[in-house]
Amino acid sequence: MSEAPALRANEFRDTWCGQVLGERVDSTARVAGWVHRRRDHGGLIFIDLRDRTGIVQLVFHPDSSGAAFELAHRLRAEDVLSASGTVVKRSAETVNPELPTGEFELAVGEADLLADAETPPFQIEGFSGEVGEDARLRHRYLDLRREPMREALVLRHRVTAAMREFLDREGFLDVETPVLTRSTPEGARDFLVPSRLQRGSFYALPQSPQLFKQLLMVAGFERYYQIARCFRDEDLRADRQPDFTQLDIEMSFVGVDDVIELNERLLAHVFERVGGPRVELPIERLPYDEAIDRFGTDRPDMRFGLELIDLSAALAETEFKVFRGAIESGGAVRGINAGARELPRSELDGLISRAQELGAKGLVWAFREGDGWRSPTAKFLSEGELAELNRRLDAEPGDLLLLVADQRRVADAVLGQLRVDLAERFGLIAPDEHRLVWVVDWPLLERSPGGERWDPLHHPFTAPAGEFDPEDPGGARALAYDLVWNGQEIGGGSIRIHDAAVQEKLFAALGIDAGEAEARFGFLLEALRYGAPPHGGIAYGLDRIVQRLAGADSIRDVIAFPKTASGADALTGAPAPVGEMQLKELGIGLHRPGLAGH
RNA sequence: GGGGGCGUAGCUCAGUUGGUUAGAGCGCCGGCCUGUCACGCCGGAGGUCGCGGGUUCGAGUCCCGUCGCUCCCGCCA
Repeated sequence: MSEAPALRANEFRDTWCGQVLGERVDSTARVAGWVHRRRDHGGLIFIDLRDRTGIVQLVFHPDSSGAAFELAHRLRAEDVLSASGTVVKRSAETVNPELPTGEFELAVGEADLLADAETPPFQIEGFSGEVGEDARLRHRYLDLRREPMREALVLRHRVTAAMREFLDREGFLDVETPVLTRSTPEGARDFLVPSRLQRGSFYALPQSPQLFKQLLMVAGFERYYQIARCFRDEDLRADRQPDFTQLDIEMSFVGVDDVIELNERLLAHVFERVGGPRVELPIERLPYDEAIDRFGTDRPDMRFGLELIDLSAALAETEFKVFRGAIESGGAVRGINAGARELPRSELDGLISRAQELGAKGLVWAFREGDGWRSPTAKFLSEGELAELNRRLDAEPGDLLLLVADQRRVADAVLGQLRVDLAERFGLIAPDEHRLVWVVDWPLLERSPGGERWDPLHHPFTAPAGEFDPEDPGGARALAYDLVWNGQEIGGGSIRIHDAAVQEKLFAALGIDAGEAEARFGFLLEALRYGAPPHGGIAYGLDRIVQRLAGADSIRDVIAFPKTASGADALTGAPAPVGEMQLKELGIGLHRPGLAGH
């Protein structure tokens, strides 16, 4: 918890509940807070009073507390109380070692009820079970009183405070960028805001401050950061919210190594400040191609093995149609050795379903037995092939082997995810182990899902490594880097294009013609012509970082007022219909099911 | 857009093969209690089994639909 400064005394209190400690013994103190718990013994009443800093025990005696004793009898959970009295050191038998203030208590002489509380819909404390998230979100202000949420938000504050502290020291300026901005429909769907002054036109909420921070570099600010709210109108996940927070950083006159070096020190500083995992510097760098080859994904979890092995070469002559078909159509057979595991048939079937859910046509499972396999697939493979597969997979007798035959992209994605599932299933991940890795040397472009055009892997402002050759867009590498923490992407960035001509070439390669580029990104291209310094930066998912540091299952647990999985705010009811007048002012008509015909 | 899970008291949950009056813990209300700290003891209230329809002599339980929450796939430059 962040240290609470000494309070300036007023009519409500002169100290925090958590600071009723030794130096105050025998002197008077006044505290204010919420009734955490009441223990009414008839002739003696204990009240645990809680504020943000902790809990202190109040004692009410019938003879010394006067009117306050009667009040204490009527107090209920979550009533708001101000109480004054003498700080007393407890006798040895009555010390509560569970409480930081447990050696002391406040013998109350006088107390004021500042507000009474209805019975909360769920217990704030003293209940060992988990409260359902639905109830927590509907009464978030009560959920935030509970210790896990209080600690999560304090941690979040400490993380951002440490970030600001470091960046300020390194000469970064915190500059705000607009929330009402222009839609540039690539990537995620935009949230749109209708303009009243210009009917029929819309603002978009920013998916990131990307273009503005580049303009700030052109403007000569050189080092910028912002803890920026970003918006993406896509479906939610445990680690995705429609509005979320980035730590956004941009620097001028830098290359990849400069950005990475600064960010490694930033992370080490933040983690050190908040008691996060120790960061060994420098953080390992893994080329993109190697990440895909070994882990099947561009965000590898490096805390365990189970690496992917390419088996295509061992099956060049195979008669087995599934494998042969995949290889002949340009795909591959890839496999994982999951080690000596015994799994019931039902779980093996579950793995097959999971593989299919992930896009594979099927999954071959096998246990090495003797020189061959115990597997439904064994009969389709020759002895020589089985022996060679065992050799390449480094399989010992009893090892569970999982193979996928498909296009590389599919086989990698499926096995890359199964690898993570298996590590969890088999408990291969130590609870306190953490692995950070930079994924570097990204391809600049990739084929779009339909294959008809080129899409940026990162974004269209990412600088190519070396000269960009429009004849070979697929061969270009990007000066881009992603930071991956235990298999989750927590940040990504790049060196940007600072030359308008190069940027135009890239737009062309992406199928954006000159007219369209001018219409949508003319302001950027123009800015780049006025003397843009080489620059680059990074953006972190702040919610994800805090989630990991807090050990939370969902980013909702580190956001004060998050949305539910359907994008709703359970507390306020947003999104909600608006009145006819509001719509009319905006020039918006609605298609209403039931009103509109058919 | 697709798939899985869940929905029973204020909260967390149990509820057998479809069968009498739907239970527990916590919380809540009343009473007793001067050293408790998840105080204790005694008593009590509290239910549209998410909603709608169907099957059945009979539905919390089975079927269909729908709503909400949640996880995953797609999507997230």
